[in-house]
This record gives sequence, structure tokens and C-alpha cells, in this order.
Amino acid sequence: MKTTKKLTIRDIAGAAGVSPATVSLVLNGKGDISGVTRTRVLEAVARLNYVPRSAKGSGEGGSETLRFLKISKHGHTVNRDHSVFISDYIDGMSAEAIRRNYTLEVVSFEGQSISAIAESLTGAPIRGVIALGTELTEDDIRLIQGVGFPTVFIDTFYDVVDANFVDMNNEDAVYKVLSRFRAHGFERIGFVASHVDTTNFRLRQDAFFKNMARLGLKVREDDVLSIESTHEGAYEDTRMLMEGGLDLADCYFCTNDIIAYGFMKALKEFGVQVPADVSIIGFDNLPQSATTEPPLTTIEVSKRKIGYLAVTILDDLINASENQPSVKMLVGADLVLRASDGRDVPRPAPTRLRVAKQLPAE
Amino acid sequence: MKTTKKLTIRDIAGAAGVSPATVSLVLNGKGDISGVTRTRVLEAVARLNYVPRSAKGSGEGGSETLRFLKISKHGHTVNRDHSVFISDYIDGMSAEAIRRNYTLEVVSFEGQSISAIAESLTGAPIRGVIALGTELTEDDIRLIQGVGFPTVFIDTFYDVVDANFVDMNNEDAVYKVLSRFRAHGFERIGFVASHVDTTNFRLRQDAFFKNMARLGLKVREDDVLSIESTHEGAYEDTRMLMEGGLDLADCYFCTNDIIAYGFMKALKEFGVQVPADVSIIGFDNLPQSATTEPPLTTIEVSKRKIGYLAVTILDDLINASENQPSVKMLVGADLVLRASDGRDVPRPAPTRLRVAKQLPAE
DNA sequence: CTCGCGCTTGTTTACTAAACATGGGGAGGA
DNA sequence: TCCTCCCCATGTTTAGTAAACAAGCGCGAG
Repeated sequence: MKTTKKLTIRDIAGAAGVSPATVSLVLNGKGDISGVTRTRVLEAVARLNYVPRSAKGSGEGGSETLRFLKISKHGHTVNRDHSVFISDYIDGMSAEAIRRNYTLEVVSFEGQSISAIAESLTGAPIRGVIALGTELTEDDIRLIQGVGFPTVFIDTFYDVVDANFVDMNNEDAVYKVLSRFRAHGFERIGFVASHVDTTNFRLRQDAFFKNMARLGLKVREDDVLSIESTHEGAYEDTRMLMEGGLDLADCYFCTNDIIAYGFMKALKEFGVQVPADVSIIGFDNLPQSATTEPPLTTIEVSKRKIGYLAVTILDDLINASENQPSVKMLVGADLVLRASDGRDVPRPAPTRLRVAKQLPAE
Repeated sequence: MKTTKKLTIRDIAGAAGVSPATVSLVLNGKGDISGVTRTRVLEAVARLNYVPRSAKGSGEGGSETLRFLKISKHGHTVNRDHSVFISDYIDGMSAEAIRRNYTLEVVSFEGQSISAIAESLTGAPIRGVIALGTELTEDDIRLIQGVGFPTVFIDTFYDVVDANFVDMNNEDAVYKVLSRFRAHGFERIGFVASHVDTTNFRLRQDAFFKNMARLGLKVREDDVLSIESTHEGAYEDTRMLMEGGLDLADCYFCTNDIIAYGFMKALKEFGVQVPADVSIIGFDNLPQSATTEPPLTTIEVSKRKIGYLAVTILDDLINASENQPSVKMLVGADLVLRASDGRDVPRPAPTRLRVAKQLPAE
């Protein structure tokens, strides 16, 4: 007879209302267990403070663990405003990690040096690393990869760096934005850049110029603005620009949604109507973009897909029997149409003649 | 009441002594079914001559077939000289298709119009398409994709086209070539382009200029040559250039190995020593490159990996429950060092002063 | 104290119950 | 007679368990 002191998996099963086999499957991340049942089991484990009989000190399942490094060097882009997309990345990674019998652990770094981060990996009981590369430089990436674990970087992309990347396809996304503006017949297409230098912001700006050329559109130098990337900073910088007598373009593509919110807020205070006076398209489709005034047309990136593909590529690296060529993946994005880009609200600017262009098939 | 004439899966289940769900799993190759049980079910199916209600006339297993379109529009690059890399693509695709329970069928097209190719797909009993995109234009790609099957294009890559691609990373590969030449201290780095316009050739040429700039190297306009892309054509064109008094650069990166063979053969006939007088690096690592005189330093692309990844992405598309963002993948490559690039054979050109540059870590 | 055996604990395999999705057939209406 | 719509039969999928299996712990005997 077991004592009342020593818990077994059968006690957890009874407490959770499932079979012992199900508890085992949950604890080992195997089988097809629904989220509801999994939660119930894990709650029973926590409540009863169950420790498996064969538990190792702390190496529980460690040899099959993937570590996600959530790295925020300066917090300008990896911050609470963007926690929803970090969460989407994690959802995508977690689902696929579980499917492939890995445990995904998440380790956050805020302000730590990259060498400290690299050092935290040394000797860690993990099989591979997925690193959030938003705020990482090329050298950062080489340093993390130099630790020697199979590694995939997400939310960043560098040419000629021999590493594995999964990132959004900024170029294709910006092409969709600018095609949209061109379809509206806008001639002065502006861009709101960010003071902060991250890879994706830079890629987006490069894509702006490249696609303007590709679409046969001219860029006016003073239609390219640069403002702070926090909501408050974007708002203040835009106010200052407006106070400085900014001559508005027909429309602006903003580097990301946070910048677009601040930009729109300041425009509103100066009596500028969006999209009647100036159209705006953002990038990220944060949840708030559906509820801004007006709701923001924006680019939706499938962050879950990025997370999923990162685990796919990482698993290949882990299981490869020989040296693998690096793989760089770009995940496409969709334009989410809302009110801010001006489709249904004609621009009431009688002092300016708009030349109708041939509209691409839409 | 069902008649004795019309069998259902429930009759088979009864006859085999299993549940209808198990019969379904057996017939669809899913689930974890033991060999004993599977045999029992299949015997009952055969004995009772069961035909599923939704059976198509000749579609036995056909719905799980992937079709590889081997498309040669003009044969300048998709030809016998390159059959080894087509074969590598197929090997990679085939192994992964089998692993995912697909049949890979290969259909060759030589000189046919793209609309005829698209038409051959209409109504075909297949689940998805992988198309060799080497000689395809953007419009070709849109036409094939317009048929409506899940489709992945390999050996090509287009920005802003909303399609799925798996291609070699030309930019990273060319960076390795030029880094190598720079490491040798070469100042006049030449490029041998191809008369034929395919995406990869164009990407390779773009990458040449881009990486020369990135590495702080100057391009001399007359060091960029353009010759025919067949072995014979490359040889003749080079002979003509030499007869026209070509002033040779220190080294040349050739668009592909076939071009490099013809180029080297003609140089040899004019008494030019490779790599003593001029160094050469090719691209593709065809088997012959190991046995040329001298053996050719070249770029090795893992074509099997490309084939493998194409099936991976295609399977995701086929199984997706909702519209998927396009995915564009670039597979890295390795520089295969042989004799042709001049590492161990100093250039005996006393009439020209070579300025030593600081060598990057190698 | 050590060794061997039996039993407990946890895991895995292979199947099914039940829910879900699809399409065929029948009935009704034009 | 033909066409359309709705319902139900058929087949598939999801998620859980029974039962078999594997490993190791604990207890008893020498």
C-alpha cells in the first residue's frame, strides 16, 4: 500500500479526472492532448506538488529542450507594446516544438550584454536555440552562434552572414503597401522612418525606396520623416514636425503600428483628418489597430508561421548528420484593409489636381 | 436499411473485428495500426470487394501525388550538361515525399508553352506541384500558380511575386567567391556573365556588383564579360574575345561551371595558365569540376536540401486549413577549394605591381 | 550490507468513442 | 422531367484509454 505521502501519477490522474496514460502523455508532451485537458493535468500536478519517481535533480527532459532567447538590448522595439507578437512567435514555436517532442523554454534578457547571453548558453542542457534577433547586430549574431548550438534567428535577416534566419518579407510587404497607395492615385507617397536602427526597420526603409522605384514612383526627400519609435516619442516628434510647418504628403507608410498611432494622434491635434487629408498605413497589425480612430490599415505578418518554421529549421539542424547549408526564409505578409488608407473616403483637397493613373488589377 | 449490395466501412469493420475508425485509418495509412490488424482489415476489404463511396475511377492513390514539372523552355540551362543537378533536386524531393507518404511523379516539358503546361495540370489527380523555375519568367510563374494547385518553385526567385520559392542563396555564395579572391590579394576581379537571361544568372550578376561594393572592391567595366552558356559557345566566345586582344583581369568568377570549362579551355589554347596567369572560380560543383585541368574551385549548392525543403513547404501548403503566407527560402552554399583559384600558385606577373591588402580572417 | 526478486510506477502502443465533415440521395416544387 | 435543397449516411479525425511493456525501487533473506 502506498503511503499518503508519496504521490504517483495515478493520484494525479484521479485528481485531474483522466487516465494515468494521459498524465504521462501530458508530462512528456506526447500524444494528442487538448489544451483543456493538458491544463487540468498540469494544475493537478502543481496543486499536489507531484514529483515523478525517476525525477533527476534538475535535468528533467533537458536533453530535448529548445531555448528561446527573448533578447531586448535597448527596449525600443522589444517591449510591452509588442508583447503580442512575441507571444505569437512563442505560440508558433511552442506548438511545433511539442509536436516534435521538444520542450520550449523561454529565457528573457533585458539590457544584458550579448557575451553574458552567450555565456548563459554554455553547458546548458538544451538541444538548440532560437534567438529573437530584432535588436541584434551582425556581430551579436556571430557571437551567439559561436557558442556552438544549432541556432535559428527570427525577426531579423542579414545578407552574407552564414546563419539561419526566419523573418518577415519586408520587401514584398512594402510593395503591397505602395501598390495600394498607387491604386488610390496618390502622387506624394511619404515614409515615416524610425530613429531606432533595427534590421527590419532598415529593410523596410530600403524596401520603400526600392519599391517606389520599381513602381515608377518618385520619392520627395522631405516626404521621408524620421521619428521616435515609442508611442509617446512618435507623437511628440510629429507634433514638432507639424509645428515646424510640415508640408504633408498625400499618404504615409509608417515603419510600424506604434509609430503610426503616435503619428496619427499628433496629426489629429493639428486638425489633420485621416484618411481625408492624409492616408496612413502601418505595419504589424497589433490588436489595437482595429480600434484606433480611424481603424488602421496595416500589414499583417504571420508571426506564428515564423515561429513554426523556426522550429522546423532548427529540428533539421539538430537532427542533421552532416554540416548543413544555412537557410534563410522570408515569410510573406498580407495587407489588412481598414479605414486609414483612404479607400472609401475621397480626399477633399480641391487645391491640388490629382492625376489618375492606370490602376493595377486588384 | 442498407442492402446487401452496398457495402460500407462498417461492414468491413464488423468483418475484420475492429471499429470503423480503424478501417478508415488503415485505408488512409494513418494512425498507429499494427501489421496484424492492418492485414486483417485489408483482407476483409478484398474478400468483400469493398469500394469506398467516394472512390474515383482511376484515382487510386492519385490524390497523394506530387508532380515535379521539369521545364526547359529554351534548353540553354536545363539540358544534359546539368542533368546531375536536376537529379539531385529529384533525390531530395523524392526522399522527403516518400517520408511524407506522397508519390513524386516527374513530368518533363521541352519547348512547350507555359499555357500548355498549365493546361496539363488542369484536372490532374495530384495534390501539389513543384516547378523547376530556372527558365521561367514572372508571368510564367503566375500562370502556373493560377491553375490553383499548391505550388512551390525551385531554382528561381522573384521579389514581390506572391509565390513560394526555394532557391540557392546566390548573394551569400558570390560573397564567398569574392572574399576568396580578395584574400588572394587580387585587384582586378572579373566576372564572366552569360548571354542567357535566367533568374539565377541575373541574381548572380547582381550579387557580383553588390558584393564588390560591400567588400570595397572596384569593378572595371571591361572585366565583366558575357559569353554563351553552353560549353561550346563559351569556348568559341572566349576564343573570339582573346583574338580581339582581351586584357585579362587577375581572376574571374564565372556564372556557372559549364561557362568556366569553356572559358578555361579557350584560355589554355592562347597560352594562358590557370591559375598562374588568371584564377577562375565557377558555380555549381558539377562532378566534372573535380577532374578539369586544373580542378575547378567552385560553389557547391545543396540541391538535395532544396528539393527536401520544397516538399516540406508544399506539404504545409497542402495541409493548411487556411490561406498561408508565401514563403521564400534561400539555401546557403559552400566554396569548394581546388586548384583553379590560385591559392598555392603565385601569379608570375612581374610587370604588374600587386598591392597587398589586409586579409580578412579565413 | 548486498543481492535478487517482485511489485510499483511510468511509458508506450494501438485501438475506439464520439464528434465532425462531406456528399449522395430523396423529396418536393416548378 | 429536371433542378434545388435538406437530411442523413458514410467516412474521417480527434483525443482519450486499456493493456502491455519497461525500468527501477524497495523489501526480504542470507
